[in-house]
Amino acid sequence: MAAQESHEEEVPTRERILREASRLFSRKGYHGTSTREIAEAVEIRQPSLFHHFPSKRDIMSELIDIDHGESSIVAERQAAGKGSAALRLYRYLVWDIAFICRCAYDLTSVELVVDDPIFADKMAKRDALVIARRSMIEQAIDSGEFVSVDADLAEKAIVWILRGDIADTAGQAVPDADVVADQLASFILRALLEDASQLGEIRAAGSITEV
Amino acid sequence: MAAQESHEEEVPTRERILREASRLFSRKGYHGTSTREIAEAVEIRQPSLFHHFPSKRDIMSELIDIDHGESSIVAERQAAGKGSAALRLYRYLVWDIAFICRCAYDLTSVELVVDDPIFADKMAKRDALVIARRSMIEQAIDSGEFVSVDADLAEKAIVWILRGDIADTAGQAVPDADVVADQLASFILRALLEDASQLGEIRAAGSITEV
DNA sequence: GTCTATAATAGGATAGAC
DNA sequence: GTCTATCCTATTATAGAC
Repeated sequence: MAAQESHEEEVPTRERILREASRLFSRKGYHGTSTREIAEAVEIRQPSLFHHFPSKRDIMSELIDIDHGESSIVAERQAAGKGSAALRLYRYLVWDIAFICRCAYDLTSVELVVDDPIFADKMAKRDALVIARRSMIEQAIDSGEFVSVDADLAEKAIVWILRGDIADTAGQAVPDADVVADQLASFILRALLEDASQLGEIRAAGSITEV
Repeated sequence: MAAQESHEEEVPTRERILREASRLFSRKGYHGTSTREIAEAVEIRQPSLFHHFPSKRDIMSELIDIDHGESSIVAERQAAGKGSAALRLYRYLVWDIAFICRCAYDLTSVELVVDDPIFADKMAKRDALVIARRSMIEQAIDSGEFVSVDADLAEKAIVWILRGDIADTAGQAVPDADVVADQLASFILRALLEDASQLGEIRAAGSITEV
């Protein structure tokens, strides 16, 4: 399909820093990872990092932006759409889970710092995502597609599943991203649908527009 | 030495350290929290901490033990039981979620360090929990109570929901712990049951406080 | 763009008075 | 059990050569 990188492909240093930093941040936390460890993983010396990023914080900051960027756009577009809210939620979920699975960075790291005050400036975009997801759930409850659960609690359960999926698969270039995305999205929909037999229809309709 | 605080219950310093440390570790991470910050929250000086705990690591270590202790016992007992596996899974879930909600400490902190190599010695008990949960799911799939999902993926989704619930409610002494426990356990069961109409029976048989 | 050398500071932990 | 004073190491970041 896509043109393969040559066998002696050179990943730019800046890119390698993001990859290795995301991996280390995920295991040991942002504060638990030193710039020396990142540099060692990238196979450069510690001060060389600062040629590519002005500070350690800016490395994490870029990873947060990558995580929040497209997800909130997709969620807001689906939340504002017409027709079955259950289908729109499914479409958003499949897109987001596949994105997480395919990402070259381990975005667990982002989830571990969401409450850290030093990244408080990044919370606005996250709030937008929460609102869009809850809106879709509320629409589906109002239309009778979903059982009348607590919309807040359901939204939280979804976030937690997405977050867990991030922790588990991100940065690994999962080969069957679409299969995992469908399985998890189906798990969530089955928990919410008033009539579980509608899941087949939704899955069929959701994959039609798939990339 | 110090004047007694009227009729208010006096919380021992050691206990206050665990509470404040768990709260700070959850927001800022284990490495992101300094012993000076913990001491400030407890309203003592930094070196006084070391009269109660030999090291900062030992504070976190105790929180991990509190989190893992009873959960694994309950899960293993239910996994080894007889009768409906769906009911046993529900009972374990309700117990664990209510425990998380009622705990005086913010056990999110524990979840944030599970992959940190410096707490690698704490992973054995965690593995026991994973095995017990997956066993219950497999039993329920084999008996036809659950749809034939990927048992690994389902176990992970459950962990993620529990973990999220920890992040969201722990350390807050949630008043309606049993209600939250039933709602979340029901969400999980509905996602897994072959026949969703069986949920009512399971809740009646397994829940302590009906909703 | 990467290196060596180093500045500047924050952090965990100890000693010993009271 | 808590305090003050302090040690020592690890850490982020800068300066300047090549």
